[in-house]
Amino acid sequence: MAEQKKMVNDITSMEEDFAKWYTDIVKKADLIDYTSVKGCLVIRPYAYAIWELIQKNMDDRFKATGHENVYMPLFIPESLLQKEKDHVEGFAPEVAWVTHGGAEQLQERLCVRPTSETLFCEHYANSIQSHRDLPKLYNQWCSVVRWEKTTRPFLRSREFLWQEGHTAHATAQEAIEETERMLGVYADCCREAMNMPVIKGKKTESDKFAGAVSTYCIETLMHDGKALQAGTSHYFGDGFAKAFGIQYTDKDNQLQYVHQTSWGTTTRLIGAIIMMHGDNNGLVLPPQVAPIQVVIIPIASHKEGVVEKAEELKSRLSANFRVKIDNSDNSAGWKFAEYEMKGVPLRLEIGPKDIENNQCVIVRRDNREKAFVKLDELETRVGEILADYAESIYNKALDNIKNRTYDCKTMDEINEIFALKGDGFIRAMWCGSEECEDIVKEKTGAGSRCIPYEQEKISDVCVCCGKPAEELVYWGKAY
RNA sequence: CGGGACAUAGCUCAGUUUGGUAGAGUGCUUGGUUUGGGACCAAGAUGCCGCAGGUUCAAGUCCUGUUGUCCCGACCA
Repeated sequence: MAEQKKMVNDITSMEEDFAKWYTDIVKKADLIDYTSVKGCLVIRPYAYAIWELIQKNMDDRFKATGHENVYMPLFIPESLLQKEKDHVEGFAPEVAWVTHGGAEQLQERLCVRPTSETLFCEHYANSIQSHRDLPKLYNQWCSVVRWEKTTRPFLRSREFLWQEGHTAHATAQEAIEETERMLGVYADCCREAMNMPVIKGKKTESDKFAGAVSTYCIETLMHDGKALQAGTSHYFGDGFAKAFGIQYTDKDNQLQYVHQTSWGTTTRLIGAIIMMHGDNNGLVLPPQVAPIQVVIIPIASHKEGVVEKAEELKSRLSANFRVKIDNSDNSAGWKFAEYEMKGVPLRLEIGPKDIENNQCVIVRRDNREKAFVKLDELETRVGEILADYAESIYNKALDNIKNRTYDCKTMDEINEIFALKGDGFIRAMWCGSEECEDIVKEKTGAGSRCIPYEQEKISDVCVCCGKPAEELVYWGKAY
């Protein structure tokens, strides 16, 4: 029977309709459920387990760079939010307000935090006096609320889980170094833990965080050629310090303002992993953040010794890997499809024939390559295959980005690329004017994503106005 | 927030045109046979037809409102 039976649970083909494929997969791989609150999701155990692994990996990196975790309140008094003008203007349109406590109307309404800069600032103002109190290197894991107009699972929801780092430093230079250091930490984490290639760069003036002097970001490209911001790191200068009166006395007994940073990543990373690595059979998870790294499927488990052997292999592998054994009475074929949908990196099949030959079958999720592995070498081989798998999915994602990155000198070229090859990153020179950014966005649909660290002069003039241009910019349609 | 589509069993959907006892497939439960790519037989359970009003002898079906989901724009991690 050549034609596989079409099941109702089959996911949409990603080539045909990527958006549909994405919404299918987040439901069918058991990641989320919808709730009656618009744009707020149930993050189911499997997806939450992925998040915990991302969290752990990042948190270790934050600790290694000297940061401490703290927790600030969920509510921000309106007066506090309004202290920094740019900040409040940027966030006001999307904050949720609490107006009542019990039956009583509040004298001052409380904002549900969209981000916690203001609370950290208040705390700094109270707790920083001397240069000996600096730097303050804090991080907080929490959820924030932004009342978005349209929502999409993981990529844009009204409440989302994130991490926000907030630091205060004695000098601008130290703060700038911190901003860049944390951007690097994000990029490393993306590469090493999520096998996700990213472009490091700086946002243009119009795209900066509300209240920031400069905003840095890691941008990446999804399978369908749309760009996604995977993390940001902001340098605030002393703007917030002046608005909140955060001052310290330096070694010369002079009063100085602190220089601040903040940086954040969110559960959007789960969306990025899905859209970057996934395929027509479902999720493909990076080993470091896969809740199950190896799933053991016993074949013909009613036969003598099979279950016992499978359990034995599980206990051997559990020393180094996250392993699940599926002893349910679903058919083997059903299990294969199920764990492929969930993106489990390796499937280990063990049946009577294998036991006879002292071997097992290991199948990789990414390319379905099958390997017969001697049981004596099991732990070593699993480690090797996982390492190779991680590198493969990274390279595959990198190839996709490279293949979808185009150098353009005119807007006509941009439109031609989009028409002929579909969406992707456009590299083009920019004169620095906001007007040109707007025109490019309007005429091509591509917004400025970032001014990359790795600059290259591909032309002398701006892609839009034709005036002299110094900066290379990545442009793209974004999620 | 503007334009469009949709909401019926756990899931995918039919039924709405023309109002008249709530349907199918799949999944689930039980028993048996199976198990190396989504198995088979038999029996069984499962519904505020998104929510609130209205029209009607009678509403899943018609009308109004509302909430949620998806797509396209504007806003955004």
